[in-house]
Amino acid sequence: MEYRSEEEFLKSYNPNEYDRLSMTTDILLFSVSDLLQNNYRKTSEKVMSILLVKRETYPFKDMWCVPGGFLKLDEELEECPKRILAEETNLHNIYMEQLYTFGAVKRDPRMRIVSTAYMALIDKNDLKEEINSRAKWFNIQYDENKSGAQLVLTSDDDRIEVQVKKTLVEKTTNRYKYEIIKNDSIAFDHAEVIVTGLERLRNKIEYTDIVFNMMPEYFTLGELQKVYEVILGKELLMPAFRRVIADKVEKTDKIQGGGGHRPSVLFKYKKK
Amino acid sequence: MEYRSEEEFLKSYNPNEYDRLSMTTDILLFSVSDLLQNNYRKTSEKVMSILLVKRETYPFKDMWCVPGGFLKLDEELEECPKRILAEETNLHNIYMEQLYTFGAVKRDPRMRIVSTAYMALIDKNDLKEEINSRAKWFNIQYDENKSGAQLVLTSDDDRIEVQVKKTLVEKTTNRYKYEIIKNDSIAFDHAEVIVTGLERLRNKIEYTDIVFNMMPEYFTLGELQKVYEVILGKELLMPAFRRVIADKVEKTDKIQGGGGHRPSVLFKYKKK
DNA sequence: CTAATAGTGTCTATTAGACAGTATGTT
DNA sequence: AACATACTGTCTAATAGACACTATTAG
Repeated sequence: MEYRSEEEFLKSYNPNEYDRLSMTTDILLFSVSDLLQNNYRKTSEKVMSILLVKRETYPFKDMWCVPGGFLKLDEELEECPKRILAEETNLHNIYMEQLYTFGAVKRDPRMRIVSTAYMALIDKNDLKEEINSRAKWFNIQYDENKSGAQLVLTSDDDRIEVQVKKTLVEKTTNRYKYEIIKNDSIAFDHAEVIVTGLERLRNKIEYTDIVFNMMPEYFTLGELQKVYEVILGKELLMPAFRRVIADKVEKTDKIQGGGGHRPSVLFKYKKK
Repeated sequence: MEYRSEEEFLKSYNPNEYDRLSMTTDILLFSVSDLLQNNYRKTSEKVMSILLVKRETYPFKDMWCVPGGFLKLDEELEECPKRILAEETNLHNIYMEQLYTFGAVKRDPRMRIVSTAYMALIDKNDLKEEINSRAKWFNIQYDENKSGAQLVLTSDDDRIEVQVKKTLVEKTTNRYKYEIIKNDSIAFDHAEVIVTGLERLRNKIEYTDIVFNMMPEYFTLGELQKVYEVILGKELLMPAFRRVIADKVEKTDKIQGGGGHRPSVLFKYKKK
């Protein structure tokens, strides 16, 4: 059939001409929180944490997953994760970036659903926002080993353990395939999504200022270093660390005392 | 309604419960090709090039776009760009990575279509593969300036010029919004997709070995440097360049002569 | 010989790693 | 006083930038 103009074509267009499917967006909400400490003098250790939601309905009933939901036809793609996160946590205007689009045919047992995952970051003050009763914060422990990695998520009374096998699939850019070889409690492909997010964050902290989205307005350099360390999974040397971040932060006239030791100057993120 | 098991739930599941839309994948196929030179002694200059396809039907009839097509319900997401590229170019087993998912509500005038863009790279030998008659290689000239960037795509008898306004939308990770302020010949949001791909490639060449996907098996270090230069849009110093790539390449016993000057040793990519 | 690129040597400047040393709060 | 962290100084090692120099071919 021939059309004389785009308008004419669009008027007679049949939207069922091509396969149709549903899309969702899933949100990895990461933060770094303080572990309780028994020694009043020691500064509290830090852990990464992630918000998970317990599924109330099939499929994967009673398992844990990352917050997510269906994209509406009249909703901009990036608005979808924002809306869902606001529904679950009451958080607005927080850092968010598109992570990856997962589209395996069998990733959802109901039907074909492609999902675009987003990564969101908040600082530990935002952590106190009221969250949906089905949602819970889990501490993350992510250790890489020779054959893959182990992901352990813990909450007060829940412990989720996932074994991941990493296979190098592309040598020039070091791209890995993650196969989940043990997982009883995480729904869909969300274990893979979480691992993808953790690795992205670990990479990006090295060459961007992304970490400041996980920091409160005022922070000490000691805290900042601890956040780097917990995300990178390794310890850093203080003088080298301070040299590198020196031009990203700005000294303030505020001071944080109270620990049984020399008080620390509070810094701010410098936007230059 | 209550279900006793996941099977029972799935049996009565109605796939129309949520909004349904179509998905496409678009492929940025980049390469670096030689410009013709009149001086027999000078080595040929290089340019980046991209494969575009002329649209034969509405919408955007007669405009140029990146190769793409609809995702089938039973097709893995990454298989879709591979299939489409094979249809258009007869290329198989080439480097491809997921770039970004574009999902603006109005990006396609027909209906809601979300598209996942992939970036593919080939070396200049693959460039000679037979391509679909609607497809054509365009040379890329991409210059950034204070307020944005200019993208000029040229082929034998076609010249496409796009003005892009870049606005910093996120300071910690230097994320920009690209607004196309002048474009008469590129369909859909593909100008934005191309710019996103160019910037991704420019970033990734710095911290990965991605460039070797654009090189033939044997190459001289001079050629390799020229490819870096054309992608980065700046000149590099030879000794520094050679130091940096020294442990990524492997000397062979082959030699390339024929230019009116000292012949050059051919190298291979070293996978370590 | 000449134009043009190939390839090396080296000096300097900058950045990163390591560790020692000093400073100062709370209990 | 002592613990624990805050913060600085400095020596060394590694990496990056700049430029000068030598080598080698086709015509």
